[in-house]
Amino acid sequence: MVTMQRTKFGDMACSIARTLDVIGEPWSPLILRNVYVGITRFDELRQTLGISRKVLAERLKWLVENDVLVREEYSRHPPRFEYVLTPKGQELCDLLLVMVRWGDRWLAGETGPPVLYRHHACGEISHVELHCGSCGEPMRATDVDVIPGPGAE
Amino acid sequence: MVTMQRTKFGDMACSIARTLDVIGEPWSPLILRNVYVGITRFDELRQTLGISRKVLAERLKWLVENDVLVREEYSRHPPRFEYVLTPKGQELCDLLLVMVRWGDRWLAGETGPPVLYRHHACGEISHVELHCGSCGEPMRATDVDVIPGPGAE
DNA sequence: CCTGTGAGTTCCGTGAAGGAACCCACTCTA
DNA sequence: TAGAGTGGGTTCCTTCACGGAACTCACAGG
Repeated sequence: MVTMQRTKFGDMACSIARTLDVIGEPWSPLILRNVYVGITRFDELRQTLGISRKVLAERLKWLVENDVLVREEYSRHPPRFEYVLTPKGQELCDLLLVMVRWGDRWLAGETGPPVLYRHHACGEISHVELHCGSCGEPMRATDVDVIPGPGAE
Repeated sequence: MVTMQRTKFGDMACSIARTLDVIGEPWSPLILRNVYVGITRFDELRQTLGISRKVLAERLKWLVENDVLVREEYSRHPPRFEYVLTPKGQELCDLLLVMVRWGDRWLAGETGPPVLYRHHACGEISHVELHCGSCGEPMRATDVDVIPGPGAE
């Protein structure tokens, strides 16, 4: 078992806290981002991120334990490995798109966004918006009421 | 000025890294969540989160410096303060909804989600889905091509 | 045989997290 | 008017995780 941050959030009755328990430490989303764009090997990750070997090894082990990544051998003789997104990890990348959107809007400055995203369906350079899974209309944080669910404490 | 984690991400040409520079440390999203649901005072935050006064004070100062929260005096004599979301902070709460969605799907277990969200527009208990800002169709991490933008290094 | 490379592990010093104690302005109650 | 209580912090201290450098190991190529 790997330990992460000081205070463990996994036991809180809160999906945000539980999500943070998996990727709430600042390197993990960047690791995920790089794996998502095809940077999947240990040394590639280390060089592109500027992370220390030690911390990278810890994070990768944690993400594998939590079923976000899988470690796959792509060459025996010599033994070489890469890290691949699981379905659970793929869906986490959606979170990255929302982080990108916020960062582009509020932190990009005059030079504009460093990376653009072209939507396969329409071919346009675009960004994500949040819609309701039920009615399809826009659904922002200001558009909802928060009520206790079955897993409340 | 408050300093945050060891490695600063703000200078990277990456909107994810820049966003993480603001809220990439694990307590910040939980603080934001609580302010979002109306827990806005220092001691309320401290008690509900179980965070130390020291770290809470640091995080709040950081979030205020980064224009995510504002510190407002709601009573002079005695002097009392609350923390309120800015527009920039409101939009960050959208990120929380996406974290909730992922946590509900992958980490909630048999008891089900601890919190439910009712969409004002349709009145249904629902969740967010990501759609394209251009064509309105679903837009997931697997539905886009990543290409360099004007702010690339 | 020597060098190089991918993929880590080990060791060590510093700084942030977490906790406890302390502080200050102010109010309430006896 | 003395004493207790409360909100909103600050200071101090310990411990643990981060970041960096050095080391390891399996293998390949020249």
